[in-house]
Amino acid sequence: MRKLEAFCRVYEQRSFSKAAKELFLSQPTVSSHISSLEAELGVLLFDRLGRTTLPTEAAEVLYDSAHVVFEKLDEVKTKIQLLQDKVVGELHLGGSTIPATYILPVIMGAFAAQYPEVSFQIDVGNCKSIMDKVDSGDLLLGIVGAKPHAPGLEADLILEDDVVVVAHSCHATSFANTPVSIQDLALVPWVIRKKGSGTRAAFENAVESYNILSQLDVRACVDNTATAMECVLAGLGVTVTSTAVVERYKGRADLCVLDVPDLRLKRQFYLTYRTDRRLFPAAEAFVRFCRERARALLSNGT
Amino acid sequence: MRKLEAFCRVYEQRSFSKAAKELFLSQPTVSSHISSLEAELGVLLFDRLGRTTLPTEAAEVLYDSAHVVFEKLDEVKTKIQLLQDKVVGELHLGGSTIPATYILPVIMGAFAAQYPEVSFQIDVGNCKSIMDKVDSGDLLLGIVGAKPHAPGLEADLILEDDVVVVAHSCHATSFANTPVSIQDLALVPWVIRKKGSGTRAAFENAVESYNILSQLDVRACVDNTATAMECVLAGLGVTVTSTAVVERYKGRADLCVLDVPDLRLKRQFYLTYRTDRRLFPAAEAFVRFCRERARALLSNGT
DNA sequence: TAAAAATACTCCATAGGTATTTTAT
DNA sequence: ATAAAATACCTATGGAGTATTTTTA
Repeated sequence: MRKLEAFCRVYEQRSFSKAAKELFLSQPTVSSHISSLEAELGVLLFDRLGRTTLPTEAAEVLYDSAHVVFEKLDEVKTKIQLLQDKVVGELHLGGSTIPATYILPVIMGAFAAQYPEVSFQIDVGNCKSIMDKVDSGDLLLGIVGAKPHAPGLEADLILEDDVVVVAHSCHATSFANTPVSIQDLALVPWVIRKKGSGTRAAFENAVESYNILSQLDVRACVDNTATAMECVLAGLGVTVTSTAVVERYKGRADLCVLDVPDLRLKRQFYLTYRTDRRLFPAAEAFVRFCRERARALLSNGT
Repeated sequence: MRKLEAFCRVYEQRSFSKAAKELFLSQPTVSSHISSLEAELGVLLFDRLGRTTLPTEAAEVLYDSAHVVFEKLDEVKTKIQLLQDKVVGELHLGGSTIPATYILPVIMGAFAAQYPEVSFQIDVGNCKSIMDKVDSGDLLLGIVGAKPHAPGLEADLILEDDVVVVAHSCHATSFANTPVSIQDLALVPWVIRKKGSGTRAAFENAVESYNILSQLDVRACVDNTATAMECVLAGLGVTVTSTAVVERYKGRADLCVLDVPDLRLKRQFYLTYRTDRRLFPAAEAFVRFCRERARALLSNGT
């Protein structure tokens, strides 16, 4: 590295001794650096012509690259310095299906408006995979639809939402707009989420005592909320999901929410992170932002 | 540098000891490298959480740049190796006005067809400035219209050409297509090249004994051949130049070459370079190519 | 208790120096 | 005669090691 530095100075100065002066080194030291480089590359870098020193073509090529290397190197130093001092950098966030699709974008939009120098990278997965990634350290922050149980994971409640049963009009009519009992839910075909989904876990937990899970007529088992909703719209069956999601489909007359008085299911969304990891300013700011503003930002939907 | 290498391995392995194994170093050595880097950057690069090691955001940023640095570094090694072994790389050539405009392109075209991995960078200047740059080492190779006198400069004759007087028809008619004496040249207005031009030097040298230089009616003193020719076409005056140039204007009926029997001026073009500099394969090949093929490539014009 | 990193030390290779010689202007 | 680089040789910092302790899963 110091050798490369010396090389650059010799290239610019076309002189070993002038380069030495610039670097506050002795001429022999610079000489040895250059010959060491030449030995390593197996090529002459300078034509030593008596009093004049001229770079060879190999030196030309090396200088171009060395320049880029040094630029990169002090660019990264200032970048890292900035990262410590200001709310800048890239936030690598994980979101389970509903948060990533319907919650995170809203928060990110508002956050970006306040901190324009922060960029995002979002990982989407089911609830479990996101919590695992936060736990293993692949992700610094995650927003999930279930409370993480792993020790060492902080879980800030940032949002509450109702879970409701949504149906296409063709299925809703069988209940004629009257309240629906839990048992009646076995009368319609279902679209459910795959294992690992927080939504599914919440629903299964809520209806566990009614013992209807095994009786459900499951027509489709899908990977994410959007797919489930599209299946419902296509008349495949009914599903459960957060009202935050249903909000997005408000315009659709063929979609309706069933009134199931016994299913008073509130759903919690958590911001989660390892308590033992140091958060850099941007991550710190994002956590604070979520705690302070998420509820207000998303309140219209609940 | 070794520290950065160690950092990259720790980042990838998420473990100091695994990184140490990969690098055939001891774990304490890797530890000390990382802490040395952390001290230099003033930032924690890894969260040491008991048995698990996780990169901080600063590490993320550093890793991205380190990658680029290492890539550049071994890219340059292979590039330089190639430069020694094959006819590849960039040839930085200098050409005085006529060579750069009318000779070099032809040679470069034929050379590039044979050696497609060679690229060119061309410096244009007057004869003297190009010779100076070759002499000072700014340029490895130059093609000039006069024989360089500096000691240590090789000058390979690669082409000979006739220098002729070109005139617009309006000036030619005053001689009624008859042979023109040197003295008669003082009867028409002139466009001449600036000092430093090889063409100008050759002409001045040829007519020196006739003592007409001071009598010439100079209407314009221009920087390059193309400008001179356009001036002639515009009826500003006559000029002298190589037949290689006149060839390019063959289609113009309003342009003609005066028959000056006493001016039997041959012009030489030389490829010049310092004898004491090592030429890399591509430069070597170019020199050989010029010596062997330039005359044939450009013979149609003489 | 075992695995991982830190600490404490020892060692030597190499980046650095000075003095001098060689070379070409 | 002199300026520039090479050579010879010396020194000391820091990269590398081993042995051991600390920490936490």
